[in-house]
Amino acid sequence: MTIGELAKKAGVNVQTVRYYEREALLPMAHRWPDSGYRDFDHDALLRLDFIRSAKKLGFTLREIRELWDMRILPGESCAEVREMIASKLTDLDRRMAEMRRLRRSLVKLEDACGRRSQTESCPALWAIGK
Amino acid sequence: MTIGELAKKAGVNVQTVRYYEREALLPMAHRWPDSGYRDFDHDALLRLDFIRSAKKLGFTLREIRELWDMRILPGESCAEVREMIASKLTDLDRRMAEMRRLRRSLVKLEDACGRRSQTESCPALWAIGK
DNA sequence: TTACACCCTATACTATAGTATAAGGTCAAG
DNA sequence: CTTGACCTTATACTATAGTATAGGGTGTAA
Repeated sequence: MTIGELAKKAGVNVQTVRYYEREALLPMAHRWPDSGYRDFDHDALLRLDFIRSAKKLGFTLREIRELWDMRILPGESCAEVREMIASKLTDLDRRMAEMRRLRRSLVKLEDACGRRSQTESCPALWAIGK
Repeated sequence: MTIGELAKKAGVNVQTVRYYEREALLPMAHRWPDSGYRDFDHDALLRLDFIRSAKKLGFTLREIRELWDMRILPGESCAEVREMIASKLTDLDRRMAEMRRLRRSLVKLEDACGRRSQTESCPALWAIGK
């Protein structure tokens, strides 16, 4: 498979494939001896799918690389993986709590706007600077 | 007030103050004629507080600049401000829903790890690549 | 007077996740 | 044999929100 075919199948940009290879998210691709063109097999596609799935799960590229490195180690990698998942969960809960707080503040601001008098300028803006 | 004094009071870096001025989040500061040193008044501190508050509310620097520009316009800016708040709220709700989905997936992964047999390698990792 | 803390500008660098471009080589169809 | 689509590398650029550094000037205290 050429890089263009792979990229099309995986739904990413060719530059992105090269970028992933540079960043060690994909192994160095085999090359055709004459042209120097990269040659990919089905595994590369699976790996790109893995990357996409993990990205959807909120992992950064660095974390995805680490996850994969664990994956290719034998059995007891599970503990580390669970640790990473747990830390992602903690992180997520923190961010969600922050967002709920933020949401309440924004609703309050919106509300302040609704109750403003004709003469005063936007109360939300003044409320922000508190 | 020198830039260092202002930065200290506002709890930011001096470079950050210069950066904000460059990015028009702060007005161009007055200068001492001889030294060329910036000279800030209390308003600058209020403005930095405004920036910090708005940042906490999830606004980007660009949005904060826009909010401020609305603020210095007369009365009817309220509609635009409310629009910005509403769009932030929509955005927030979308992100929160996404996070809840993500959370469910992560818990499922964690769970898969808990139920693995001694012989197989980490099931969470294989589950990611689906 | 000299030391030191502070100020100035301009430029480069950080992280993240790519995208775009220049300059050149390859391959297949017509 | 030429055209066009594709490939190669290296480098630069995008956005966001700053931080760091080089090279120089200023202000104050002992």
